[in-house]
Amino acid sequence: MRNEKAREHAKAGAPALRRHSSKSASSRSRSDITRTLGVKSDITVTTHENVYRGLRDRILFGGFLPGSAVTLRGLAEDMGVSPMPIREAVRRLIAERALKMQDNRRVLVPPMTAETFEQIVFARKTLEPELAARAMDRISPADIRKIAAHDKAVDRAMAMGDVSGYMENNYRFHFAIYQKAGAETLLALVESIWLQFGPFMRMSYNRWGTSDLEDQHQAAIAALQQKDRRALRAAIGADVSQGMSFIGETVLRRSS
Amino acid sequence: MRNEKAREHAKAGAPALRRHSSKSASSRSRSDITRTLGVKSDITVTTHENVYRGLRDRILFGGFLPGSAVTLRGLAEDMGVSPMPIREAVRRLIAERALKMQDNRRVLVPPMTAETFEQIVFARKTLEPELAARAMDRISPADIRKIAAHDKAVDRAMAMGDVSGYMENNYRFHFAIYQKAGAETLLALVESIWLQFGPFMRMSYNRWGTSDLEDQHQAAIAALQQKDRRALRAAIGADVSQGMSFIGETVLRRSS
DNA sequence: ACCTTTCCATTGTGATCACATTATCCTCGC
DNA sequence: GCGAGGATAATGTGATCACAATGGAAAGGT
Repeated sequence: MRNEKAREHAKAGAPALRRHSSKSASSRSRSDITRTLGVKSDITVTTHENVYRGLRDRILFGGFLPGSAVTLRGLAEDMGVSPMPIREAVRRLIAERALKMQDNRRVLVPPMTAETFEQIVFARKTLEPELAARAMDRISPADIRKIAAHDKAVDRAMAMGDVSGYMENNYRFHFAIYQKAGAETLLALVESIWLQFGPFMRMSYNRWGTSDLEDQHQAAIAALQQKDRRALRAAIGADVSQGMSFIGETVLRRSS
Repeated sequence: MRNEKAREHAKAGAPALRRHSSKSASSRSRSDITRTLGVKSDITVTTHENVYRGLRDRILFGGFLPGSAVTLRGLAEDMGVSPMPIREAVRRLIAERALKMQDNRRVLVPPMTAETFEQIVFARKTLEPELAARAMDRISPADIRKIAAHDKAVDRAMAMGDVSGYMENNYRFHFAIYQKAGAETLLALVESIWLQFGPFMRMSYNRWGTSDLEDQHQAAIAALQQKDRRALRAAIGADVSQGMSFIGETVLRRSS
């Protein structure tokens, strides 16, 4: 099968050439990444790619708060690389609307507005049930077990009040399903959407906690087992609604 | 009003510093661009931005054919700038899925597959009628006149067999409507989608001509005038269906 | 005290160089 | 002739430097 990208490529940074910051480089471990598609991940790819994934995970799993500034040299220092791969990764994330460059040319994690929020909800409710429905026939029992495992991890994290863990596993739960649809084009739209509400999700959970969270994951898993497409659509739709209304509480109070 | 980005900034290229290719620089005139949002456009922005717009227009209006290779240094030579702003523009377009980097690290205009095509149709039929519906209440009689003018230009181009002119004005017709929705987040999704089928559209028209094209623009304009939201949704949906089924003819024959 | 002005640190941008990898073409052996 | 192998050109990537614009702080004047 092998959907795409199974590159080898050694490269990655010409260690003898680095004469700038030192800083011991790799604080970013590049395990636990996995990426959107189920690629097994073997050898290092480009520095830019690693930087991109690192930033992406931070945004998606709560490493950044909305409104926080992002500087090229700052990130370069943090990650122990030259500003160049940072520039490309940031440019990419700006294109995906995960970051925003304001007129000042300052880059920041975009704040949320009620209008943007409403559009995100619409897009999610439109696209995610569709992706799930398309995925259903391609999901094997083994896949369902993996999906259920993600859900378990979500519950664990929720019980422990581990916000990042919750966000990460919730993401994995959803995308383990969607990814199976084999619909890269639609998947890319949804990924962009998630990148846009990620930081805000964290903010919301910071304020309200994860304890009184409900989700429809169990209903979705049941629907997958019974191959009930209508029920699956409904479960995903309801899950999106619940999750977003929870987050929406925060949006509607203050507009940053 | 001023939706966003009304930068001034002089800059743009430090003319005394250029000691590489000469080539007399600006073959790209940067009039006739207008950009997505209705910004009036006054002063020069960054070189990267100009390069981006240039490439974007080429993709959207038929300047590239699917599968054609794109090299950084090649484009830099063409546009008379250093490879640097090209890199950023290309990276951005890759993120928007307008270009694709294959495992070779070669950049090309992505080929179309039947699967991708189907997803594009779904996304368009889902999002574009919604955008039009949201825009309706914000569209003034003056706006309708402008929209109708774009439609006229479409007809003219069609009659003359001017494929690029057709594509450009068709784009303007649609986005003049959508842009009025004030839904940037959804608009960005649709823009990304258009970038993905642009090159293929050109290919299709090259093969079949523009003469036997029908559209639902008149129906959409009528619906706007009567403020009939249901009819507007239907007209946009039908227009998408017609246009895409025409393009689909080409997709289904050969898979490149 | 408060507002203005000047100065300096910081930021993103563009250019250029060095390098590893990949593609392309040419040549040589059979 | 024709295919394998090696030299050569071309490509994306990362690093580094120079520069203009911006932001913020310190100093000055009223």
